[in-house]
Amino acid sequence: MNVTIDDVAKLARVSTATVSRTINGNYPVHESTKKRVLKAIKDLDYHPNYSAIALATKSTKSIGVLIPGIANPYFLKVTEAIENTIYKSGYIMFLCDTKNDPEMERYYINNLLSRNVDGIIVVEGPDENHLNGFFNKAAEKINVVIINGISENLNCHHVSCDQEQGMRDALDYLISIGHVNIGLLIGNNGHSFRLKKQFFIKFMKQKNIPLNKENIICLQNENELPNADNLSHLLECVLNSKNRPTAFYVGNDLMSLTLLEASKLLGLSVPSDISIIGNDNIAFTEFCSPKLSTVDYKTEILGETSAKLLLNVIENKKGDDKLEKIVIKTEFINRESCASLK
Amino acid sequence: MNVTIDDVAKLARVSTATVSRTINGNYPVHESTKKRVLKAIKDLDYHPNYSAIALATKSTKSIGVLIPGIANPYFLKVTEAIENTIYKSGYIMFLCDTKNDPEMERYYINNLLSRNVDGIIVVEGPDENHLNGFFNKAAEKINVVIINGISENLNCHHVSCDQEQGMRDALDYLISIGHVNIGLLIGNNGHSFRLKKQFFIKFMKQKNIPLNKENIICLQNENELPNADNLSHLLECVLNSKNRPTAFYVGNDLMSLTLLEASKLLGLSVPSDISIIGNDNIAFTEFCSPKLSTVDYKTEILGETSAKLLLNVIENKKGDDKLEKIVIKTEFINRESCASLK
DNA sequence: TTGAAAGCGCTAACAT
DNA sequence: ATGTTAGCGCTTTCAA
Repeated sequence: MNVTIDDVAKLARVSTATVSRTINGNYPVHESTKKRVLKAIKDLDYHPNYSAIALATKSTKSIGVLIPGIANPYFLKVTEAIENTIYKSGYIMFLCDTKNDPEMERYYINNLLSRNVDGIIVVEGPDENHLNGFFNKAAEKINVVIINGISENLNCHHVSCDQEQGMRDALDYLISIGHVNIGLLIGNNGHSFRLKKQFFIKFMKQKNIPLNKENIICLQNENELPNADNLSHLLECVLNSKNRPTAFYVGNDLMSLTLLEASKLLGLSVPSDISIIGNDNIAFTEFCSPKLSTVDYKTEILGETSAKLLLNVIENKKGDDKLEKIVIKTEFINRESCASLK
Repeated sequence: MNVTIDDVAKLARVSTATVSRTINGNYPVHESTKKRVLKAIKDLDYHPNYSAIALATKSTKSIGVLIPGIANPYFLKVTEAIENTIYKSGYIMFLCDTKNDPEMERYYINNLLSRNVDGIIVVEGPDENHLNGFFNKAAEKINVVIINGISENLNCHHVSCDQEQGMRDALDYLISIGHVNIGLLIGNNGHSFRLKKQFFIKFMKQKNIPLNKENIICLQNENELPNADNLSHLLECVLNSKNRPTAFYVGNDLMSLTLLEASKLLGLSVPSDISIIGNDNIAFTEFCSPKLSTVDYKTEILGETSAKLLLNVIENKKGDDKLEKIVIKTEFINRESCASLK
């Protein structure tokens, strides 16, 4: 069997309580006995059993992170930032891939609840569990931080990117270099895309540019690399059309990449035939050709902020129940995928 | 407080044992009482406490996955495949980023041990803990599967790619199209790179090609995207040299990318000035320009095989202690980054 | 400053 | 088929 706190206590000739106290440093222990205990711990190579601690204290020093897909580098940059900040505090992370499926999301949250994680971070994801109150119910039992989800009527802490700001800069830029016939390419799932669509419509109205509904296209699987389905969908419903947009704003960089590939397939050149501005600033955008202009979502700050917020909430749950809503600035990064029409 | 098995038992007018039995289905329970229990569970929205189960059974339905860096898509493709296979069996995964640091590796393994995970998968990583016996010691306490690590004197289960095969095909191809002055670009950490170096030397000897030691270059941070440090190191020690190789075999695709960028910086064109064959077949290689030739490491099969192996071992630990060593085939994929010298 | 002991929520051996 | 109960390994209150 494994070595337990009893073994340590026996070897050090103290009670288990004293061992616990010297480990946790939460009650006074005499220097000399502390030394004996520490030596026993070392001699026996004792490692405390987290399951027992969890049972006794309700704390597991672990959190759950839900992402819609491992294939999208954007989610993983956020995850990386989260990992980098929590491990310093001794926390460890369950990574859960929900595949953008609301039911999987519920499954994992219930699972994590059963596992007594100290908190949960939900990175984007589908709307359903926002709207049906599931997240709010979960938040009654556990600390949850939502990244870029619906924040209205939400009882969870919330960190989001300023979606309008970067997008406005990007669209302003497109217009400033002469584009009028602008398309919007978004995904089917999630709050972010809905926000972008709303803003796009609002923006075009503000600029008095008549909106061509056909210029707004939805891809089914927004978190996938370019593939036959997405490409053919794009080819059919947009790039072949007579009134093809001269520029596209694209809701995430994986889809920018798909659009880039689709253009190549059609023999269209980016940016001279078609300009592209993406979203997220995943690493790839800097190394493809042309380098993609994009809106940087500050993934590192996003992940770090969320993790710090969660840790704060966990360690200070003295019943001060104020909800945090943090907004991160975004930044339009202009690289090589936009050409002037003038 | 949370609802416990006692609450369920009380409501269903049975003992906790009966509740436990109907949940786990490991002992007979009468249909009618089973129904009562199930109803009580539903009515109370009862979720069993994993910490308590873990304490009582030593099983947590969780595994730990160690990777050297979240930034390398190759590791995440493996991770994704692992997740996809374990979640179907009700398992969940701690993701641990060791940053290629042996001490972090030990920290996480000890941590996971304390948490009573049912098994651990180590994806690549540094050599130190192979050589100093740390992994072997860990394997006495828990099931561990190593991916692409040192397999000599190893008491852990082991899944690896056939490193020589794909590389031989690649090098054969380079020679077949006229290259003789071939360089090798590898990373500093890990068994895979050492294997590649050994094989490279052996191969050149077989082909009677004199080996220029300067053609073997090591990058410090092999799991990073192209950055100033790596680029300048490359520029200095290779591409500027008079006797610059006409082709490179590169130990991973992140470094292929770095090499590609470095070439661009020097105004060299790939493949006409310099041919590149990478390793791993990360998604990027298919969408950059030129599309990179590479050796496919079958990440999906690799991850899935490892996960299935681990689950098997976990669920059948009837003391049959035979160590599994599985080798996965690799495949040279020729795309656009090699040019003939003839 | 230290020890004794109850309790965290579950499982499984034993008894019926 | 079901109930009783002794743990699993730790924390923490109460007493000393």
